[in-house]
Parts: sequence; C-alpha cells; structure tokens
Amino acid sequence: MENSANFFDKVYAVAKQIPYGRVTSYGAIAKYLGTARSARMVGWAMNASHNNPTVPAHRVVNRKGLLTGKHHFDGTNLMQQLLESEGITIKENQIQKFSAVFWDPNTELPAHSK
DNA sequence: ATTCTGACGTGGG
DNA sequence: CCCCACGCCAGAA
Repeated sequence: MENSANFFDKVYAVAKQIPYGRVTSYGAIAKYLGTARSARMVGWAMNASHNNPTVPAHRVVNRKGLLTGKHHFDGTNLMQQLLESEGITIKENQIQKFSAVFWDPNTELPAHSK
C-alpha cells in the first residue's frame, strides 16, 4: 500500500520540499496529506522533527502566518532569525506579506508523491 | 481502555 | 482584522 510511512514521515516529506524563502501552513500540509482535519497533528509531527534536522520546521507556520511554534525552538527568536535569513520579513512574530511568501503544496506540488 | 493535551482550522458574531 | 467556541485526530500519560 502507498501508506507505509508514518504520519510524521509524510509531514517531513512535504516540509523538506518547501522552497527556500518560502513558508507554508500546517493546514496546507495536512490537506496535502489528505488529513486536512489533522492540522494539529502536523504540528505534533514537527514536534518530533527535533530528531529530524532535515525538516525545516521554521518554514512552517499557522494559517495566520504567525510564528506560533517559535517558542518550541532552541531560542526565543531562533525561528524568526532563520526565516529572516531567507529573506522573509517578520514583525511581532507575524510574517509580512505572508501571502507573497506562502507556498501551498497543493498548488505548487504536482500531486501526491506518496 | 480512558482522559488530556496540542507548533490548527473554521465558522459565527 | 479580532474574539469566542467547537471540532478534529493522533500520541502521551
């Protein structure tokens, strides 16, 4: 079956495909995986991403473009600095021109690469 | 098995 | 845009 990988692995697979200087939302990833209602689980998977350095968790924010998960990073402003380092402007933990840097896997990505 | 939590999302006001 | 309430589901205790 195509669903051999765990839910986390699927989330990681999409997160890794996030282009440089772009961000996406948990719901977008969840929707791409087919579990749109499990948007929270995407964040949960990111939690486990601590053991997966290949996953750019800093590029994943909530639908408002707010760095909700910055508190979970090593430092308090580590996540913001990482994004700013990619050319993204952040003000008060909120991404400026969010729609401009937003990367939707359902739109940008071809399809389910299982 | 049961209960709680959570890096969310959506809808109504 | 903000605020409030509910749903959702997978994992941890």
